[in-house]
Amino acid sequence: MKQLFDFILRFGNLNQQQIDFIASKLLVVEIKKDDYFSEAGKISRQVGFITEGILRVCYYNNKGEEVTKYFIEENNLVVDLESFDNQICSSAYVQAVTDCKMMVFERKDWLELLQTIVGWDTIVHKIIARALMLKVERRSPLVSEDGTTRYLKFMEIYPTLVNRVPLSYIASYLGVTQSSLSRIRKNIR
Amino acid sequence: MKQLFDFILRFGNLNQQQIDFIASKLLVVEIKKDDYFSEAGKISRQVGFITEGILRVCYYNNKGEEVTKYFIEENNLVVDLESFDNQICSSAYVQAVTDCKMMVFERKDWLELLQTIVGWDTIVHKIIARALMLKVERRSPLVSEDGTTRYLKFMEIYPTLVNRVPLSYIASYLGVTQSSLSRIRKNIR
DNA sequence: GAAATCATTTGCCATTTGGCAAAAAGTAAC
DNA sequence: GTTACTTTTTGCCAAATGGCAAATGATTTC
Repeated sequence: MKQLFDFILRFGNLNQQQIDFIASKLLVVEIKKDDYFSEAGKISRQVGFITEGILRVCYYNNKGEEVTKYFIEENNLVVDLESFDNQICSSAYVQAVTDCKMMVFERKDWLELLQTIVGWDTIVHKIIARALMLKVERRSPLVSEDGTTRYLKFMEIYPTLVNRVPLSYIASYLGVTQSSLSRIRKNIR
Repeated sequence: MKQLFDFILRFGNLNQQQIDFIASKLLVVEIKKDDYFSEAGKISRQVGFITEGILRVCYYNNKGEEVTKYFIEENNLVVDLESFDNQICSSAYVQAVTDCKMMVFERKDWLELLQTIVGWDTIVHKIIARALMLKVERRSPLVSEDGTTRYLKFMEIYPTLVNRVPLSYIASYLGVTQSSLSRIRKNIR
């Protein structure tokens, strides 16, 4: 709980009453490794916050290959924005890479918070804008680099993930084959 | 002018008085091909809207190569968010790929609008969130594709750009060399 | 702890892409 | 129209990556 509010309060201020009200809407959820937080083809109805564990967002490209779009670490919000905001089917899976502990808002509670708490929308917008910018900043440079450089950058960005995420997920995030990544790792050591 | 408000009003409603007030802050600016709208190392102080022409955002990677991060077309907002919001030096250049006509808000006017017009911040947040999501959606899939597929996707996303943007910019956007892109084009014809 | 299952590494070779330099095509300036 | 300059194409070869399958290593299950 503290983790979540430490996170939120970095983006704006709330008084104790507001914090309590937000807290009253929170659900504690555990997700087992490989289970889904949300799925392609379904409509997203929750906003989550990871207190422990790693999630990833992935989809299947037109060759049927699984592509990992990005990883989400502890102390970050998780929401399939496009689907949640517009109540349309999602095109991506959000999957637990490790066992996860999360705090979750149901959509109706989330909307109530937005209408009730003055300034909540501003905080949320800041959080979301920052998350989206980070995504762009992280993924974009990969395009212009070779496999080895991509992997080195991956380790800079996600230093705590390397040993907790299967090689296959990292490979699909970096856009190289599993065997290439395995060779890249060998060369680096 | 109409173009701009058509764009804005797709994200929320404004009354005539509000529209007039916004309009009163607008400056018309022309930028010549190859000139910069904003530059790395400087602090961004403007929000722009392209009524005619194409811009691109680019930077120099650690090998000194110029990388095009993305293109911005007519009828889109242009702002170096990180720099504009936090008044820190930018790390990217925003450059005119063709001669451009733009409408521009100075930072102080922009902030005044945010404080004065009820609901303006919500509209702005929606515009920005959408633009950021589009960036992620467009750039992210490139990572997992080969050069030819990247180019085909580029043409889908930016059908009107192919003939207005030099090969070298497209190549650096796609993360392939100029000669590779030239060969890719040959193979496709 | 043996068998089954899953993840990673490796070998072999084909394909793609890069690096470099020269040629060709296209543009602009006089 | 000739010259100078820029952009794009091409050839040649080297390096990086992919595809496939087998081998090895790690983990789980009974």
